[in-house]
Amino acid sequence: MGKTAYQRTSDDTVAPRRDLEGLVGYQLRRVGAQVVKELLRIFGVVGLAPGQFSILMLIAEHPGCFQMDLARLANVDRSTLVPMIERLAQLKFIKRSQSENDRRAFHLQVTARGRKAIDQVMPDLRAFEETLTDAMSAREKTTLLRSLRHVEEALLRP
Amino acid sequence: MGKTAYQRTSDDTVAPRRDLEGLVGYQLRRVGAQVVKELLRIFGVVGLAPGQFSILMLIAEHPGCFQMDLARLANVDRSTLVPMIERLAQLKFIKRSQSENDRRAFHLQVTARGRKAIDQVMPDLRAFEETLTDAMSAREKTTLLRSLRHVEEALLRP
DNA sequence: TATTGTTATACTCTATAACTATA
DNA sequence: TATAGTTATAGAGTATAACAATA
Repeated sequence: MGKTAYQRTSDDTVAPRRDLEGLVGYQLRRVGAQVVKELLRIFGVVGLAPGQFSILMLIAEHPGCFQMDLARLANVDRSTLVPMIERLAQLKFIKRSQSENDRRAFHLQVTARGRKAIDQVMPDLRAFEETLTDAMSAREKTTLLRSLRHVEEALLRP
Repeated sequence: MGKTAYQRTSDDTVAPRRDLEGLVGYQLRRVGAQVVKELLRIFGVVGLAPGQFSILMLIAEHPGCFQMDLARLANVDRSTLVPMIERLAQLKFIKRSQSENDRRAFHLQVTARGRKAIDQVMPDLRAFEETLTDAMSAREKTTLLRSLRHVEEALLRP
């Protein structure tokens, strides 16, 4: 295979080899974007978008955490969290309580109502999961999850 | 394992099991979002965002296609494509030529300038790829790509 | 009537920079 | 000086609905 990866088709146009199919990063973006559309539908039932639900789960896993903790855990800027936290608080899925040690910060916790929303959505999330993986063996699924973890670690490495 | 997946921590707050880690769809969204950030940097060198580059590649792979073809190939609404196509035309990475059979539609083709942009970006894209997969064996990488294809097929199934 | 592409509009996710209050 | 959170702003990607031109 030569150095130029394209076949000339006319004076000003070219056709490349279809060589993006073998790129993990590129495919992850494509698949991730399609997944988001389904998650929008699933989480929409309780009034949340995928990112908002993701933050709700992080708070549930780290009760009493601060927004700065979430920024680190989700690897997003702290300003990105403001409208998400606001939305969750508006729906009363979380509660904020001012820290006694540091009056700039607020402890975050999932409320009973927030837990209900999670419980309500989880069956659909699991059903979606089965749709995604029903052509895979249990072993293939385990391997996929391990590979995704490897990729995520590589992305977070400085 | 009982039916309730949570341990009560106080009157109004709960802590769930960390059971999203085993969900392929959820992890794909997380990883996909992180990948996009890197792709923004990589494609930004030639003035494109990840979605715009993705459409440029599709046009390169399907010279002469119409916007409706791209909507089907990328699985997005036709209105989503309008600003992307406009951006690519603005940078002279593609050219539009009115179809002689159907004067509503425009054939799309990548220009020499567009090809240069692709060539310029590809080495960085491949380097990013190696970062993502350097903790994987060749076999694991192949398996991951196959799994992603399975997932994508499941997502596009009606 | 149906289709191609556009416009208007809206929402989510992301960021940077500047700000307030507090440490 | 540094940090927690907010505000203002911007860009990207997604959609729905209504429209014009054409089939």
